[in-house]
Parts: sequence; C-alpha cells; structure tokens
Amino acid sequence: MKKLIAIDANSLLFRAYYAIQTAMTSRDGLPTNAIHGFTAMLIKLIEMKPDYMIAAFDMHGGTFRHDTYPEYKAGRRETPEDLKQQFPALKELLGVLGIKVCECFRYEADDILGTISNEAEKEGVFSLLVTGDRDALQLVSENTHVMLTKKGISETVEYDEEGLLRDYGLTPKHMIDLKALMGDSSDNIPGIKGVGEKTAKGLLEKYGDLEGVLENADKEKGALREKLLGGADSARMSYKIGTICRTAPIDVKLSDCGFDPHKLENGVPMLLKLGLKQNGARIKALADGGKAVAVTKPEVREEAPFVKVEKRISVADAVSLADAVNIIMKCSAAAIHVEDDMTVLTDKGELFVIKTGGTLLEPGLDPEEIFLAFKPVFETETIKKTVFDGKKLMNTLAAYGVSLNGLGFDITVADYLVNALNPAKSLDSLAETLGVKANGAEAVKILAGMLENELRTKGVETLYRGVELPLVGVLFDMERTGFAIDRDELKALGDGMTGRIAELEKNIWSLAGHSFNILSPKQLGTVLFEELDLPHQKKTKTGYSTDSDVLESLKHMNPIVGDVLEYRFLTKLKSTFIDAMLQKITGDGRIHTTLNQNVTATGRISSAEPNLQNIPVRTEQGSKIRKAFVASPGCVLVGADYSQIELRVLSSVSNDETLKAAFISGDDIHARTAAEVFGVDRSEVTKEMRSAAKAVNFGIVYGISRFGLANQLGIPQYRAGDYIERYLARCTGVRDYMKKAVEDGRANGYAVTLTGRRRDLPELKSGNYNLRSFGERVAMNMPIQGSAADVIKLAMVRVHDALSRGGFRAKLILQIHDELLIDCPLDEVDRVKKLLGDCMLGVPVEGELPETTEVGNMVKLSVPLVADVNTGRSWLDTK
DNA sequence: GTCTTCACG
DNA sequence: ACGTACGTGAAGACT
Repeated sequence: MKKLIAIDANSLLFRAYYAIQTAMTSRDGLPTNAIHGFTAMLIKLIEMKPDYMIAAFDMHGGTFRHDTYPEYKAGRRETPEDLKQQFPALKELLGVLGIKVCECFRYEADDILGTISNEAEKEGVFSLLVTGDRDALQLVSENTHVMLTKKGISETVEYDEEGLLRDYGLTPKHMIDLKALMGDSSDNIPGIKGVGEKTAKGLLEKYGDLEGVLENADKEKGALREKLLGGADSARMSYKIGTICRTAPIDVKLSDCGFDPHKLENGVPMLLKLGLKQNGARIKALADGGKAVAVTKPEVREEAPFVKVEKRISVADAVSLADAVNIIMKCSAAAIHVEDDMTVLTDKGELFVIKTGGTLLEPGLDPEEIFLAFKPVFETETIKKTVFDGKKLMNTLAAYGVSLNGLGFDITVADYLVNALNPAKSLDSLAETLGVKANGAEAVKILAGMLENELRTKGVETLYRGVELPLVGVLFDMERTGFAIDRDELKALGDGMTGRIAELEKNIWSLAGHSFNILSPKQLGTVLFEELDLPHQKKTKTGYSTDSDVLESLKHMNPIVGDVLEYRFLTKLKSTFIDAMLQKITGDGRIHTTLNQNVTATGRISSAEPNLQNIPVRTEQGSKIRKAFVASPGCVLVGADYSQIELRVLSSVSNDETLKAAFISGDDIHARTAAEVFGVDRSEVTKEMRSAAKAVNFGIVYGISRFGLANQLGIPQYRAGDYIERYLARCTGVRDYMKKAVEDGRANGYAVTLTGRRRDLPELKSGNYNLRSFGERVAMNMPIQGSAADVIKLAMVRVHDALSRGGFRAKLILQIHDELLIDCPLDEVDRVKKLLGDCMLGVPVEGELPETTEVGNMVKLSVPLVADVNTGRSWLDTK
C-alpha cells in the first residue's frame, strides 16, 4: 500500500519554535531555530519512506468558520516576529526539497489535511497526518493515522483507532462531539459552560453522540439538565466549527504530491546557507539512499570536580553496543543514568553515551535493544550501580524483562535522608541546587559522592545502608506483586449504593425545596445557613464550613442534615474507593500502587495511584470494601499490626516510668491512662473515661494543646486543660521529654528519631506565633512518628530477606504504617506467620546477617513490642 | 491550580 | 494575646 505523509506545517513550526529556544541564525541573520526543529522532524518522516508528501499552511485572514462564529480563535497571542520570519524561508526550503506546499484561501491547514487524506482514502493510499494539534484526531480511520508531537517536538505518538480508544476512550467521531460539549479554550470554542471532560465523556457514553445527548437532556437532573437545555445551540455551533472540512477547494491533487528522495539533494545548499550543517548532512545521506547517521559530539568540559573522565566513548557509531557491554562488564562499580539517552560512567573513568530514539535531533538506538544488551550489566551483583532513582529504573527495566541487582547507591533515597523537607525532583534540579555542572552519569557520580559525605556527617549512614537502600528493592517488589481484587464483589457493593444515593438526593432536594449540588460546599452552605436558617458556626476562607463536625451538631435540628451526612459518606465511598479502584485494576486482576519512599517529612512511606493506605475500616459499611481486597488463588492474606507502636516508642524515648510499667505489665494503655487522668482506681474506669483518655494519648503524640483536645472531645477548654495537666503531673517522664524535644530542636535546628533520621525545624525560629507553635508540636511528634516508621521499615527489609532466603513463594504486598500484609500460599501459612511476627518484633530469624541485627539494635526499645498476626481470605478477615 | 472535605495511620 | 492537634492522598467544586 502506498503511503502519504501530510504535515500541518503551521502547527509543527510553532511547536518547533517553542521547543527550541536557543538562539540560532543563518549567515545573513535570519533566525532558524524553528526551521531547525522542523527539519529534524522532517528527516524522521522521510526515513519512513513515503510515496507522497505534502506540507499544509494556514492562510492569513478570516476563515469560513468566522462566518458562523466571528470570535473563533479570538484572543490568541501574536505570532512572535522572529517566528514570522521563518515561514517564507521554510516554504522555500520545502519547495527545493521537492515537497509539495499547499495553502487554501479561507481554510486552515488541518482542513487541507482532511481533504487530501479524504482523497487518499478513495485512492487506497495510506495517510499519516503529522501535527501538534489534537483536533486532527477526528480524522483517524483504518487507513488514516495521526502522528502527534509531544513535549514540544521531541516525542511523537502515532494514533490509530485502537490507540485513540485506549488513550482517550473515544472514537474519532466522538472527538468532535466532545469538543462541542466541553469547548476548547485555545480556539475560543464555547461548548457548554460548566461541562468538563468527565461530564462530557459520561454523557457521550450514555447517549451515543452529541445529538443523542441534547435530545435526552430532559433525562438528566439538576444543574446539568439546565446547562444542557440552555447550551444546546452553543454546542451545535461548536460542533460545526470544530469539524474539520474534508472537501476544501484546494488546487492540489494527490498525484501532484509524489515524493522522490533523490531530489532532496537540491535542498542541501539552502540548508547549508541557513547554517543547518548537521541537517544538511543528514538530508544528503537520505538523498544518497542511506539512513541518517547520528553523530555524537563528545563535549569536553573544562573542569570535572570529583570525577575524572579518562575516556569518552560514544555508542552510536564509535563502538558497538556489544563492545561497550564487554568493557563495562570488567568494572566493579558504575554510575548509570537513563533519561532519553543512557550514560554509563565506570569506576575506571570510561564514559559511555548511548543515544536512544528519544531525541529527535539525534536519533539513536531503540531502548529495547540497549536494555537487552545491557542485561548482564544490570543483573550482576558484582557491578555496584549508582543511580538517581533505583525503583524507577527497576520499573523501566522490568518492562523489558530485565532486573536491577547490585544497587550500590540511590540518590533520591540518600537525598531524602539528608533533607526530607524538599526531596529532589529530578537529577538536573538536584545538580543545579548543589552547584554541579555535569549531567547524566557524571552528575550521578558526583552527587552520590557529595551525598555519601553528608550521610556520614549527619550520622545516618547505617540507616541508609541497613534500611533505606535495601528497602528500594522491597518496595519495588511490593508494587510489582500488587493486591488481588475481587472485581465482582467491589462492583456489587457499588451497585448496592446507587439506589440509596438517589433516594437521599431526592429527600434532600425536596427538603430544600429545589435541586442543587449537594457536594458543593458553597451551594450546601446557602441551603443550610441561608434558606433553612440553620445556625452557622465555623467559617472557611471562602464561606460557611459544612464539614462533618458542623453537620453532626446540626443533625437534631433538621432531617436534611442527617441525609446530607449519609449522602456525603456514600458518595465518598463510591467515587473514591469503589469506582476509582475499579479503574485501577490492571490486566492481571490486581491493583498496583506506587509506594513513595521520599515524600513524608517524618520517614513514613506513602501510597498513591491509588492510595491503598486509606481504605476504609473505621465504619462497618466502609470496611466492607476490604472484602474485595483478597488473597491470590490458593493463598491467604497474613496480616500483622503493631499494637500501640507510637505510644510504646514514646514510653521508650521518654523513659516514663508510668507508661513503661503499663506496657511491661501488658495492661490496656488507654484504661491505664484514664485511671491516672481521672484519679480513680484502675477498676473504676468507665467506657467514657477510657475513650477520653484515648484522645489524650493521641493528643500527647501530636503535641497536645487544650484547644485541640477540647475540640476533639467536644468539651470546654478548661476541662481539656485539666486532663492534660493531670496527665503530665502523673507522667513526668513524658513531660520532661516534650520539654527537651523542643529545646533540642531549637538548639540543633532539627528533630531526630531513634535511628538518627532527621527533620529540619525552620519553624522554631519563626517570629510568627502560629508557625513557631507548629514547629514545637512537630519537634515533639516527629521523633515518635518517625521512630515508629524506622521500626516497621526495618521489619520490612527483614521480612523480604527472610522470605527470599527461605525460598518462600509468599510475598509482602502492603504496608500501612503499623501493619504489614503478605499474600501467602496455603502450605506456607504457619511458617510465614511465625516469620512475620519475629521480624516485626526484632527476634533474629534464620540465616540473618549480623549487620541486620546491628541496625536492629539501633531501634531497640525499653518496652516490649507487640504485633497481632491474623489470616484471612480477604483483608476484612485479617482483623 | 486551590480549596474543602474526608478516607487512613 | 496569639489560634492550633501529627502525617498522608484523592475527589469534586470552583476560579
């Protein structure tokens, strides 16, 4: 099948201009940055060996769309002068390269693409439409694909119908419907006000197409119904101007666009005149029938602090991939960085630059080819690898079936221990803040050296080597294993809620006397506090507060309040924990979260996309969601959680006799606290006293204040103050610890955990009372929360090691701050339960290295730890 | 992108 | 007198 490549030259030149902001000029002073980028892209297209080529431009002046809608594309920024100048030069260049140029009065470039591809379809010619404008996606069909540029022009994606469905969830025809509904701010197309992407997609799914949506507007409810009824005309007009014309009156036929690579030769002199020497060479090579060869210029830096680069080797044409691997396999340590290109710096000072297909200006090798060739390098334990982000690299490699072993240094993890408050975002940004001029593997090597020193001076080397660095692989394995989901169970649970949600909505609207968006705090505030005249209490920055505390206190005044609370509760469960979770199930029937090792200020791990650390459990109805989180076939979940770990840590670090006695005797800590605070005998403690004491215990850990405690318990401040005073009078160790924590924080400028993990406390020096008070609470809380995090992280590393050493098939799958979950084959359950408990409690396990015990000693507490181990088919059953 | 609310430890 | 509980992530509304 013959192939046409049609380029939206306007769009591409704009993208190239903004992508390449370095100043470039030809000999006679014409700016050429955009032309340079455009030509690089053009070379890539020519390598695809098209039979026909055409470049389409917009024409000045109004278009047929302005007849229906004069405001079309109004308010656009002026084209910069130095870009304007490049248009005529580009047209001339295309001409001499033998590529057909086309413009059409009152039509835009994408109309030309639509028209020529229409002809191609009829002639049985395949079309590839190249543009930066997503509008063109509406032209996708079996024999017409669209290549979109991304990140400026450095990346491209080719869309066929399947890809469009995958990435956007829409058919080509739907792209127009979508735009008609939601509008397009960049083209100034109105759509329907207040309808965004999510609403629009939902509607299209329900009713098929735009007309279907508009005809069925009546079936929708509330504000949306009004919007649809009111916006129908606007939507139809948007549809009209959003549709690309496929019958524009162009004076070019497909047969005029024949492309002959030999004629490219004629463009070479002009490219040289423009000062585009490299592009000229590559075009020349194409004209001669060869593939354009990437030329890797070895850049030479003036100074190289910390590392000396002995040899600089470029892998593209200088040495073969196999030769590079052979040389690297002889080293014992290497810094590696993968980001578009891959760079490797060995401990012998050889620097390899392996160009990937990632950059357009200098095309190189396929990532797959590179990673597979480097498999021995990545997988051997013998070569210690220093990298920027180990877990990310493991993920990248895993896609090609390659593992990463011998992780010797991870910059993101080390950086986090050195400065937890603002972790490095990228290699470049860290290099910049630390004043390192190098990039790639060189920067990795230099930064690792600097961080290594800092880890030592801050006394966190053992924490780093013994816990955080080994944890990288543990977290990677957990992410990769994932959590099995019973999809039907989850779905049924959601379906069971829909009816009740609708019923509540009906009740609420009828009690309010009109429909409104119950989830909008603003609208709800108006209904409750103005129309229904309920007393408002708290205010937020933007209006009345309607949070559950407020609503709870108004519950008895009007039945609408209880319904709102239940409505909020159910919609929260459904949207966040059912619908969103269903979307996150991957092809293996499991959910794979991302476990972040460098985001929290205290040392905890966080979970995202989706967050599996906040799955409901506190309410009966919410906890049912955990029924859908299940063990793999033939397995059970083994779960274990620390009992009162933060209070145990507190009793240990504060050395408080009262607390310690309670934990050593195995008493119920909240009841014991109640006896102390209320001055009664242990046997006289009531349920109410215990629950108040529980709040006091939490408050202590958070850096208590009478206001906070009063708020939590709903009692007056003077009583809360009383509780605190009595607590501290009885637990003098805690009192002294809190005082010392703040003093030390002020003196040192940071708080510290049992393992030496630090958190800086700049707030303590603030002149602002609020900020300073915050700093004081953090100084008290961080060592407690952070030490608990240290304890469980160490346990995770030990569990992971013990499982792999023992040849178990059981897998660690999740950590929830004080809880660990293992997906465990039935025949391993008994041994795994024992192993998990031992690892969490600091009991040495079989085959463990003495180093691990050494680290374990750092977090040895003066009170016993307790972990409750449970098993079950689902997460709900492990309680 | 920010704000509010709410799920977890 | 100040005006607050500690640590997270996500959804939906609003700007």
